[in-house]
Amino acid sequence: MLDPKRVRTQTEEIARRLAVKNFTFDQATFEEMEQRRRELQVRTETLQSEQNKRSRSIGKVKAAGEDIQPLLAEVDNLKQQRSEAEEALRELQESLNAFLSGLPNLPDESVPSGDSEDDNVEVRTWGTPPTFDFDVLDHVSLGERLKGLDFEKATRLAHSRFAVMQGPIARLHRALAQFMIDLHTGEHGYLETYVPYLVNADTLYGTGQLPKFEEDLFKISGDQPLYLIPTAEVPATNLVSQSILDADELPLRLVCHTPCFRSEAGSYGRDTRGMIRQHQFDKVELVHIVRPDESEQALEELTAHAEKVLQRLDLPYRVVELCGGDMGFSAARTYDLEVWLPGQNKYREISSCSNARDFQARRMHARWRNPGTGKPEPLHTLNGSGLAVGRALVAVMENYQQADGSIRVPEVLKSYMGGLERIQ
RNA sequence: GGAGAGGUGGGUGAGUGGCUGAAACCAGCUCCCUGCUAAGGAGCCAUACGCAUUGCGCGUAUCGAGGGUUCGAAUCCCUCCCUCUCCGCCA
Repeated sequence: MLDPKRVRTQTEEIARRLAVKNFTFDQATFEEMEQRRRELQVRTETLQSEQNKRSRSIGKVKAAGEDIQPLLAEVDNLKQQRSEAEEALRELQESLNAFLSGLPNLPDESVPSGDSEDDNVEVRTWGTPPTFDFDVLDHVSLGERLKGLDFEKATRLAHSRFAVMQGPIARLHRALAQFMIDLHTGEHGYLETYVPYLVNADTLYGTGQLPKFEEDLFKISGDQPLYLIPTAEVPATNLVSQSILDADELPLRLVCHTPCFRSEAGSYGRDTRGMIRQHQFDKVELVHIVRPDESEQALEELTAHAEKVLQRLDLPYRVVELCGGDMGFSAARTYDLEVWLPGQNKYREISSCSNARDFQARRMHARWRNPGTGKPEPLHTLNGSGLAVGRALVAVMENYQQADGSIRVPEVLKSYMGGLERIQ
């Protein structure tokens, strides 16, 4: 949620910045609602005040033995007006709130404009895409030949866009997650965190998935209205919701390994082959909760931590800064990490690192007590994949493939694979 | 799932209809006293929103959540949520 005060006072500016995200801000509607809200609120509070005043005096008048009938009549009249005003105010505040919570976060001034991923800006590259003196296979062919990946069985068990993994491939998948967690806790100072995989609507509202993107989520049936998490960002970031943190508790750095569930509505026909786009996938997620003046720096650090995973795995990648049109709802700034996939002969997203600034904190009421002002103020939140485990598996399989269809185990994963050198 | 007890400010904890947005204590902050330390004294110390703004401010809402009774609710009634204890069941 944007700061309502700011939306009110800098309306032009807000509209201009949101346009970078290809979002049209309906200024006329907003200003009209805002003006009515003001009138109704003043009227409601005045009536409340009058009624309170009279009610308080009734006790005294009664104690003095005087007639309270005239006061009762006045209060009765006020009550009528008050409840009408209250009702109108409540309705308006609801629509105003819906309007405001539907506004995406402001992109940073530095965010490049553009409509799609084609307009993202390459920031840097690392490593060199490998060359092969044989015809490369993609992870599907490699996995099926090694009897480690089975998409047909998964479809029979569940639906399309699911996978079954077995044997050393399944272990490699697990090894990747373990390696990532160990790296982030051991070298980058993250706190390992385990969270619920089902969350309620408030939690999803807090990080910005609701109310606008419900169709992307899996909602469970049953007594409790719960949703499968689309990313650990949701529960992990919401750990600080509804709270006021002391300055010395910051920054918080959390690492969280969970499955993620996405309906992938609207992506029919995209990446239908293989593990790139699944309804269920594992991800190691990094979350930072920081003081506002440290969030720019935190985004650089978080991105570097995600990059370190690819570097240790010796996987070539590039970093791109997302353009306005490709950014998420809650982000002010986003770096994507794209890993080289020989099977597709291109870079594909494997991590997305975003600074949400105070946008999520406002929605979830996460604050810190600023020693400078003594006041509770919204925190800044950041999140990034460190990394998507399924896609990391794809990248390792394709980049480490050998002419005979076997897969070399990356050096850093050998200890997690019981010393195995090669999957064949 | 069954029985019982509870949910009040950063913490502990008073408060069964108006003088309570909330006693007291602890923690924290400011000042005074003091050679240092320790002790002592005075004051401040919830959040959100609105109005006003030169300045002091004023108002509304909030005592788990929602609804109800009443001129008036932390306090009475209803529903729900959560926590604790015991029993049952269970990975």
